[in-house]
Amino acid sequence: MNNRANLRETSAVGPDPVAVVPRLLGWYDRHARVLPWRAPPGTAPMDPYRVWLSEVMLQQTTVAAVRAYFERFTTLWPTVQALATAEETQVMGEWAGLGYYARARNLLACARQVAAMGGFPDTRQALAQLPGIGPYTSAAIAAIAFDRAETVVDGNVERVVARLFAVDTPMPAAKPQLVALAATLTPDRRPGDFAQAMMDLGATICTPRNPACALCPLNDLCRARTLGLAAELPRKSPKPPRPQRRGTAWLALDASHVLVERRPAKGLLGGTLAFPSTGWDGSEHPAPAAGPWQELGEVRHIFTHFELHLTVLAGPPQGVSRGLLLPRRDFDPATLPGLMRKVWALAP
DNA sequence: TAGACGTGGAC
DNA sequence: TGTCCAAGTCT
Repeated sequence: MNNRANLRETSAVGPDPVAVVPRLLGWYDRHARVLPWRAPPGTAPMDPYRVWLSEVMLQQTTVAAVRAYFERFTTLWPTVQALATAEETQVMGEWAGLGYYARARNLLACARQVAAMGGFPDTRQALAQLPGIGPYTSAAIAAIAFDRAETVVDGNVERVVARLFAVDTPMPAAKPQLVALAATLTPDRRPGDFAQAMMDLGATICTPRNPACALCPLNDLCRARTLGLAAELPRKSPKPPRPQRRGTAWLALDASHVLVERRPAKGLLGGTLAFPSTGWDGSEHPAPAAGPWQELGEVRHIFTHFELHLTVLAGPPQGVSRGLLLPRRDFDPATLPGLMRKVWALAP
């Protein structure tokens, strides 16, 4: 990745960082959203554990969805040392419903490494070696928790920069160019606040649809706005259609027990608790119990890359050939991923 | 490297 | 209902 070359590629004339940085920080001082994992603007950073935990939870996930999970995790495990001692099944259960479950397994693996190291490393490069921490999260933790002048680029920053510099290249091809342009803005002072200000601006003002340019502190510096292109950028290539898949799930239960299983650690819903089912790609699995089975209905669930229709069958938990027969008082549907909660909702 | 990987809210 | 998309990472 040659930032200089990427800079040369853009024909856009960008705004002067000398103008952008104080304007954006001034706006952030007045309008920063209050969040449980955020230190107020201009104050000492939040502890690295909370910064890390929130950044992992926020990967491809909305602030609204994360709040309750963040409160629950920090109550159960106030420090990275405490989290490091947790059981994986408990962490998976507490993560249930948040999605992208590889994050939960990486979270625990990362906590254990960090605890063994005696604490979080304080550079982007060292942070990026840890499980579940990639280019975005390593830069975010380094900037926000350790006051390092790293360039933090998430989807918000990509959008803000694409508009500020009127980058016309479609995503995702424009990414290297946007990173290089973002780097021209990163300040040496208050880099953490600057990163959060860019993201807040993207989340609240410079939104994907109907950007509120009239309220934007950078509106007179924004090349896309000058060109009347703000809402058009960044350009995106069209997405392929979502295929349909189907399968069957079995709800084997009576008044006292329910049959569940732990899904394989890797792959879709990896490591989560589930009801036994067929594969969802056409592969057949035998019923997990003797039956007889009665059809309860169908569950429809949209994943990122396919749409699933699951036929749900109910029957007695007798002649069980696979899974784990759980006493109903030990079964908490809140520890199920979203799809399986829908299946459970059909239970008699 | 492009595809796999969840979920729920907004429009 | 359909489509987009939200503080990405891993392989």
